[in-house]
Amino acid sequence: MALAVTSPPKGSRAARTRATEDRILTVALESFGMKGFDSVSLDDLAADLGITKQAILYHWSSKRALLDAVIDRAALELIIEIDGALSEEGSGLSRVESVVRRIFRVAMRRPELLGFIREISRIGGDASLRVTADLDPFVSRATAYFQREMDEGRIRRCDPGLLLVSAYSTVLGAATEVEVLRAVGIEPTLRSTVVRRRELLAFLYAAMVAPEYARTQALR
Amino acid sequence: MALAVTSPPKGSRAARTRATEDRILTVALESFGMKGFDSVSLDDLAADLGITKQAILYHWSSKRALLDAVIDRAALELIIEIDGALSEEGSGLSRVESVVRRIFRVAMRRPELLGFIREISRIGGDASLRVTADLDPFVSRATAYFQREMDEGRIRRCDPGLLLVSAYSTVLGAATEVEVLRAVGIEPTLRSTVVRRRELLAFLYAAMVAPEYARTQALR
DNA sequence: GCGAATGTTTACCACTTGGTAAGTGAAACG
DNA sequence: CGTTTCACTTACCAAGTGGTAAACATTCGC
Repeated sequence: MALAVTSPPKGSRAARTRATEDRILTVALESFGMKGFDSVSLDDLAADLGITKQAILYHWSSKRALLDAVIDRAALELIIEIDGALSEEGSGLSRVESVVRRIFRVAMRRPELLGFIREISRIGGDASLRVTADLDPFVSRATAYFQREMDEGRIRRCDPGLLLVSAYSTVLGAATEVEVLRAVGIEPTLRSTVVRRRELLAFLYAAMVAPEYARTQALR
Repeated sequence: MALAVTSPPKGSRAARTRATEDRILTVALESFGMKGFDSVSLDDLAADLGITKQAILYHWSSKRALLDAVIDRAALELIIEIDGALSEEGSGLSRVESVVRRIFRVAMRRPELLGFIREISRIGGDASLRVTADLDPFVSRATAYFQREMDEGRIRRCDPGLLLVSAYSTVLGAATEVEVLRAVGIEPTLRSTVVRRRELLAFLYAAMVAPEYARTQALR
């Protein structure tokens, strides 16, 4: 029971380095996602971590190299958070609903994660290519799922890629655009989030579901 | 006919200062919107303009003051671009369609404008308050419009503010998230944009229109 | 035409930026 | 137990940051 508590921490040296790099990546993801890559200096990061910036540069040779590592980390976490919902059982839009619920959960608990993805999109160039490549398996699964649902008449037939983009930006927007919500007079409280999610699900449901299928369902 | 052509330009002194400030605001809006506020230094701006950074600081006392001016400019331009569509005649969703068309037009021709709004949202604090205040009349008109349409049964009844957010983020996302589009295998060519806009309109139409109203319209 | 207001530049400053080089203390290893 | 490897720090650096002060040129009011 009585394990290490003080500053020289537990575990082998390799384990400790892994832990340090983990801490750096976590704090970097949070800062980059909330404030933007250029707005966060290595000194800022180091100060948050209680180390020196050279310690960061020991693990990654440059700020840019750190960014790449953070990208991989962010993509991994995003996939972990969301991908499971795609594997769940359930027909029709129930899986869409669980994906939306998960994204909302991420937006509430880890806003920096979605903010970071958006930041990377804006940076463009190699960074975008990297996150695109990292998320490719997830995107493939999602479009394949849409395609299948369309073939079986449960989702309105359209370009699955475009549908994914529409759904993505709708959910991401409703989940993250706090300032816009304020602009229309909605304070992002927990209660309003529940309402918002319900409204959004209705919005998505109406937009995606095939009319004929909706009618049969309504008759149940 | 033979008017001024060379460097000491035309117009009164007041007119020339106005023109200079105009140029600065234009370039600043473009740079801030595309690269982010912190990623653009006053020297960068000045270099783009062919002047020195102190010339900028003569017109605005600090970079932050310049940002405020750019915010006002961006809000003004956005309102000019879009607000007219709300005043147009036409019942039901035809006005929504014209708003969407205008936003798409803005997204294609002036991506920096939408990017800037998003950047400001992320900066938060006073900047967000300012853009929120600037856009408030527009938001009021839009929500009032939704409310009216709901009362008359042409739009599915729901919280007009949330509907506006959903529509806003959907359109903004589909119009600007170029990297995401690439991720799902859609190159943002002109042709694909037309397709995308059509798909998005179908998406929005399906999401917003009241089912009963859609049925009556379909019988026409 | 002349002094004053105005717009812009040159010169400069304190501070921050990402990054390098060399040193240090402790764990790992023979 | 010594020495070597590793994780990290202290000490720097050149380039860039937003911002100030003063010199300079142009145009306006008279």
